[in-house]
Amino acid sequence: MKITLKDGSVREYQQPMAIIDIARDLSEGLARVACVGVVDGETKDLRTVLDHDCTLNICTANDPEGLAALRHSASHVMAQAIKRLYPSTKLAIGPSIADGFYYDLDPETPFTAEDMEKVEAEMKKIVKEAFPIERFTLPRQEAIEFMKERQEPYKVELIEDLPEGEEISFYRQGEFVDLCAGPHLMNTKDVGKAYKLMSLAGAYWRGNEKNKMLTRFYGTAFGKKAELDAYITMMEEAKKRDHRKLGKELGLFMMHEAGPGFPFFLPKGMVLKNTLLDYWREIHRKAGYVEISTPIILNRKLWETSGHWDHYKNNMYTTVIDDEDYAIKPMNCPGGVLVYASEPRSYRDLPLRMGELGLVHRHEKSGQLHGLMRVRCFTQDDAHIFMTPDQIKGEIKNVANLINEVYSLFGFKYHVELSTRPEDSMGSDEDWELATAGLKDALDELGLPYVINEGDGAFYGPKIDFHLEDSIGRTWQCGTIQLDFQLPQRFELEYMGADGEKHRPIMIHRVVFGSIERFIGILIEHFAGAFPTWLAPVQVKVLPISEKFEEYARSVEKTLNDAGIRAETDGRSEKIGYKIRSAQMEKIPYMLVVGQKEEEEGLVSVRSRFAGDEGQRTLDSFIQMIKEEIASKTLRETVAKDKKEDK
RNA sequence: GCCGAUAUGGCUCAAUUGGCAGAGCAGCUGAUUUGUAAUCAGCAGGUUAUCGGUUCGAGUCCGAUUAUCGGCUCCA
Repeated sequence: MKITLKDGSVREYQQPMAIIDIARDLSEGLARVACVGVVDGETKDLRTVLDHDCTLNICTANDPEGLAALRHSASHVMAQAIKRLYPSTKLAIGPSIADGFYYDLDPETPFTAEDMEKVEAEMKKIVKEAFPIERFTLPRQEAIEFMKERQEPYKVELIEDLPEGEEISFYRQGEFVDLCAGPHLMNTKDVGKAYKLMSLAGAYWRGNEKNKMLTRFYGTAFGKKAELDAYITMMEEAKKRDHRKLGKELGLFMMHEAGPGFPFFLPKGMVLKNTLLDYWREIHRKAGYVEISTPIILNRKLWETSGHWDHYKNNMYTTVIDDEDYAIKPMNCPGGVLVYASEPRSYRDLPLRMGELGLVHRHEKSGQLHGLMRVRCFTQDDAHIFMTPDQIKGEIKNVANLINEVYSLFGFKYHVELSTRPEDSMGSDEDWELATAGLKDALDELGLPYVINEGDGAFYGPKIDFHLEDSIGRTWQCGTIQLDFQLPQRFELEYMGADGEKHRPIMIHRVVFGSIERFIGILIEHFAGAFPTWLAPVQVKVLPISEKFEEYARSVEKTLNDAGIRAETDGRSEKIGYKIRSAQMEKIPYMLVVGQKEEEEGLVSVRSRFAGDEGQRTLDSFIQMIKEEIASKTLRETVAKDKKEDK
């Protein structure tokens, strides 16, 4: 048997020869995860390819494929440990994931946190026992019987759903056997020591909330102990930038039991929010949008016309006014549509871009609230664009460019998803094809890479979603562009065409920030609370050396505020070091130290969060400098590290 | 909503087996008048989330409720 490696070298092996030995040889002794390879772009278990000639790229724990196999095997070792400790536990599924692995289990009695330690200890034994991990296959019916004998109902269900006629593969390590497609390591000892159980959680069988809730053990594993330690340290560091923690520390927003999911914005958070909204209005004005505002509460009839009363009622707050049903708006679109319909429209008015910073309320289930990221009332930076069919592509490109411009300004990386027609949808096939093609074409022409989410669109049209990451790598949908043929029909919208006939406009729903609240949450984590100067709630802190210079400090503060710069004075009877530390902890961009020298010569000593001491300047030249920085919305890199932040 | 966990001054956390609720920071007062990441002293701050139970006695044990945290599901 000949094996061609990626570098072109060819190895020849005499059969029969142990796969482990071949793997070891191929990888120069690194057999730990070398039993996984990429064959023709597909990750394969060497057990399945080492019986014929092939071209192979050997993977180690440094490769994503190898690491995935390591984690997958770790999940099997974990399941084996749990079966030893609690033999009646039923196995569901246990894959590797981005950060590690999990296994879903159905225990006879619920697991507790203490079980994690026991399981980890048992895993250690299994690794030490060094079981060879063997692959074997069975015909479908035998596989079902086999799992029935072992009393694994979930596995039986999984096999029954696999396509007919294929051999079902299993992996065995010692007394433990699992239905599994692989690939896996060659031996349980290769799992090594760099693994850790992270948490215990509930998860529905097959991800469906109508099914039974299983128990999910999360864990992670790496090739080296140092990598595991680095990962744990990284997660701890990331938690320090959690927007809920920083929001409290920096006095940006708060939550209260009086209104779960309804955020309160504090003075500093309000400055941040308003600054963002000012920026939003400026770019939308330039992009040809007009702004409207529509009521928070509208009557039932409107929501019936829009379809929300039928399709969205579970998430809507309703009320009764003068014996009539009303609902608090969960979306802004019906209001926007009423504005469109309020006067006759001509093709000359189109595209009509109507923006609305609309406060919407949605009843989200209690368990899914999450700081500012997932709330029950939020401001959408909404806009509805009414247009003719031939304007679709151009408008989508405009919006995508606008979103890119905004995200780039903050230095965000994002990914794009295109969601297509869901099963229960409205409208004709042609409409859907036209709309989906329009979105695709626009993305292709822009050269934006995207993944397709089959069947994940809104019931009225396909959509493009823009996703941003939080500090621990969870992604949140922010921007979205949705095409809608439905609302214009339901509200019988029209415009007078050049041909003198009435036509139906097409509508785009779009948001750039998504929700201001969520976007602020992402911003807090992205900047770890150290906002660029243009966004910082307090841009300058004036620090008098002693109380003798407080008067001068106050005059500096007033000059700054008169110049439109957000400044405060720290007049406490403390040493300068204390005031600097305090301003630094508040992550204020600039500190102006003023004492005798400065007062006599009319100067300020500039110290920045970014670079420490920046020397003396006249107040005028400082104002000019900071104003330029604010106007250009510069992202100044922090040079000096805040080493002493923790103590 | 579901599974699991958590809840002690404004914040971060202590409080042996059930036995007098404590510290640091922040705040206030006084002293100090300070030159680039924490000056010293004093004072005040609590129905231990809420409601109920067990007990001579509950922050601690039990039950319910609420909120929060980690997930699942859902979503901006």
